[in-house]
Amino acid sequence: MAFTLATWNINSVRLRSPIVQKLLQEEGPDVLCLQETKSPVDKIPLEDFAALGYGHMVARGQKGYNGVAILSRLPIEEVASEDFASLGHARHIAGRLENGTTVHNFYVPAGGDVPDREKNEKFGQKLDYLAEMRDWFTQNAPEKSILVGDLNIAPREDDVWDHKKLLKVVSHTPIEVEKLAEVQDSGNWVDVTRQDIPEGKLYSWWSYRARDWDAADKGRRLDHVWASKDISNAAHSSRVLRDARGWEKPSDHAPVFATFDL
DNA sequence: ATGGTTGATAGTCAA
Repeated sequence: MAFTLATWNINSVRLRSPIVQKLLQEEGPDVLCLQETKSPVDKIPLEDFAALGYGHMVARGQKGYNGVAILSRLPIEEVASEDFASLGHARHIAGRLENGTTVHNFYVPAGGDVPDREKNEKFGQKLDYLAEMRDWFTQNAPEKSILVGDLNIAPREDDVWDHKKLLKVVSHTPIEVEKLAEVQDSGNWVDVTRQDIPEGKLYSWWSYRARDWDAADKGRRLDHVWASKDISNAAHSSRVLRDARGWEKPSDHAPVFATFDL
């Protein structure tokens, strides 16, 4: 069975239900992982999505902030939901498809503005969150698993518009890149997006604050698709749907896709 | 060095 998966930080699933529907109709991923739904689970407009064939969902939510959901046209069963760093935030959910594939959907803390845990509690929480992800995947070695989400870190030089200018900017600091690498190593995860697109600048997020996001193109690759080693050779056709950043009332993130022959 | 925009929600906080 081949299935296509997409991950998208939607920045309010209720406000942006119209463009979620547009994505489902035009691109037809089998599984869509959303982050920053900013909604209690019972207020996610699932009926809008069910009408398009996406009647299955596992989700965690809270009022106003955070929130993760996996929409699927295939049956999916919840298998985990961890509160890493004990923040009391809805930032992780994992589901399993009937073919045995596990999908982890993460919204890693953004970390605030100052990359120093002494001066900025949020930065420390981000590093702690990553350390607990690492420890969890050390204890729970992933098999036949996919990890996606807004990891809020752009690890490579060509994942940002200017490596040198961003070295002290939260999302691209060396300590964050190191912590993310530890998570990746702990689960033997393969970066599927960069397996498929090994060369060149690649972004999934552009700030709302730019006058012209497209022309300035000051992007970062914050959204990721990883696969456990045992299924990494089944992955292909990765892409970022940059067009979606220019849709009506857009999210500041674009969806990232991958297809798996499993 | 600073401000730029957006969303949830009702004065700010978070991104």
